[in-house]
Amino acid sequence: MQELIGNKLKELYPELTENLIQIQKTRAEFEGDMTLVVFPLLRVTKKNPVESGNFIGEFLQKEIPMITGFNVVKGFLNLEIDSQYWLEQFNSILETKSYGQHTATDKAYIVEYSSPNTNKPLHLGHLRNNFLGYSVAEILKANGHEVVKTQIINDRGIHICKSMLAWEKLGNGETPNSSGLKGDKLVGKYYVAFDKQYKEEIAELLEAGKTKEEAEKQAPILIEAQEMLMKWEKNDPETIELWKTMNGWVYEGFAVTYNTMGVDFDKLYYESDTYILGKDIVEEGLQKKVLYKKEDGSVWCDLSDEKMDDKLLLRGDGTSVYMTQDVGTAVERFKDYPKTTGMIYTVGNEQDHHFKVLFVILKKLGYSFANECSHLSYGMVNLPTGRMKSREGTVVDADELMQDVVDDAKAIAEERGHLEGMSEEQRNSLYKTIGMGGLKYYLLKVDPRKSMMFNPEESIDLNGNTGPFIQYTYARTQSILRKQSAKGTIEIETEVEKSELDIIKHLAGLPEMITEAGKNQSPALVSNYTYELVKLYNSFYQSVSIFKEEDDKKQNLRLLLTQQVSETVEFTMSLLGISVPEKM
RNA sequence: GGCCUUGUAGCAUAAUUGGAUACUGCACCUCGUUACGGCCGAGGAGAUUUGGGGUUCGAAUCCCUACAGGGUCACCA
Repeated sequence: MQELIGNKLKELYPELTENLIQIQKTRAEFEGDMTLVVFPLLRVTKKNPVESGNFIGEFLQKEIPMITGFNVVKGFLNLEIDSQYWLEQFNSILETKSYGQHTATDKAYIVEYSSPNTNKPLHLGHLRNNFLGYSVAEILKANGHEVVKTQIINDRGIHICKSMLAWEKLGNGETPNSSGLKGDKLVGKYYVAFDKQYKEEIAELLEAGKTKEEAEKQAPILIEAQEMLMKWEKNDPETIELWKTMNGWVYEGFAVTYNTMGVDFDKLYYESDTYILGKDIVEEGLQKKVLYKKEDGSVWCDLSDEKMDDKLLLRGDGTSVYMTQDVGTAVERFKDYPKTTGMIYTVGNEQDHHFKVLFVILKKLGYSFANECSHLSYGMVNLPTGRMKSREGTVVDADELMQDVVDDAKAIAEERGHLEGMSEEQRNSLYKTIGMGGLKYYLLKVDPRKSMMFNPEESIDLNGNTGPFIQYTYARTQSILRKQSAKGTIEIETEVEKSELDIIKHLAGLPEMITEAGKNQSPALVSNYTYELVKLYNSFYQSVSIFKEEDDKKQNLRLLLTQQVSETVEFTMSLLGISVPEKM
């Protein structure tokens, strides 16, 4: 339709360019379906806005039979489109298999998310990260792109050595089995224990007259941890053994958490494998004179053209830094997946600078894929008490939070749910569906780029713009369809109510929404769309009766609408990683 | 301090990327009152979009400035 209008306009004004033709959905408070913004056209119409609008409106109404009327408000031409057109649209939607799913493209993306350190359990921030990354991957798939979900596990370095050392000193051989503690929690416990002793030692040194800086560097336990890292790098068998054991515990714990979260990965990269990567590339960069070496032997990238400070890529002693690995890993990934056209890093906005630099360096080194790499930079999750800080114990643990929302869902479902005839197992799975649905929706409905507020006291709302509200509407559509299923398509002559047309119009916008969500990498667009759809459906549900309707055609239209809404909700919610229940 | 970023009713948020009278939810007020599954629907009130200036036919959106948050400025990861 938009295209048709555009083409007709070009017939009328051959000198028009595409970007001057702005067509959008008419706002609810005005009459009409589509709106042409006439301001940009004034140069070619040579009339004032209202005259132009009327002139073009008359022209379009004459040329396009589906346009039944128009009105002009200021510089906006609102076109009214025949309900028959919408019914035809609806029929073609009904006939489209997996409506909303775009046809395959030749693009392939690597989406990285999660990428935790292995020295402590996952927390609320990881939840936003994982839900976001998973959802963006699903949205890209819906756009017809191939996607590889990946993460890099930060399994080596001083942080894990701290946990290892504390466990050696204080652990008395404690294991997940002996203590009943989840593996990642156990390792996290010793990370905290390390920090506690470290602080005590600093305090002692301060008392002994050292400066703060000296104390922080000279604390014996820290020096021991650094020695342990050296041993690790030299492949000391005992250290490696302990490292493998403790990381193993963590992975067992993470597996449980990821399972509850409902996220997965196609390929894992471990920092212990990749931290050496990149050195060769740096060598090449030196030869190509993209990088330079200082007198002390350290290697740098000159970023003065980009107005940034130069970036270190190799230390004077030849060891690598974080950036070196990231360059190496990026190149490695494109080798592992040659079809890849782009890579998306789901990482918090505290690393904005890092990724800006990474992409520039990749480009300077001559990797053209750098242009297709992007940082999906999401805002921090704040608590009413402020920022989460592990040292202050204000971190919201992922497992605990998820358990809490599932418990809440249980309490509410037991009170008001339709649980008759469900087995214990089905009930538990339902509580999980509702609780996790609420949590995911809560974290995904906000624009990823913005930092957000999370109030654990309130936990998850059930009314308004929430996951359970949408799930409830889905369950209701299923209940209706169980009673009577819809048949075939509709006859174009069927009389339609406004509330029915509103749903059809919104359904017609699904493919465009999918495109936008893909371009913007924004699950928030998907959740807003779904919420809007569900609201329209509830309003329709309230204003007309389905089973009391005597006219078969009308009844079938309502059943078909119910069916299509049901399918669409299931589809868009799946893009958010949220499942929907048959009953609740 | 330099650079980056954010600021929208009491709270939480949206705005088709420069378009109309700034969307929506929670909380608050009024109406419908157990139905096709009420975790519902209809309506009301609440905003100088942080303040000030500018560009534009048109600004929450772009520019300048002030104020207030956040992030980042390691041969750490």
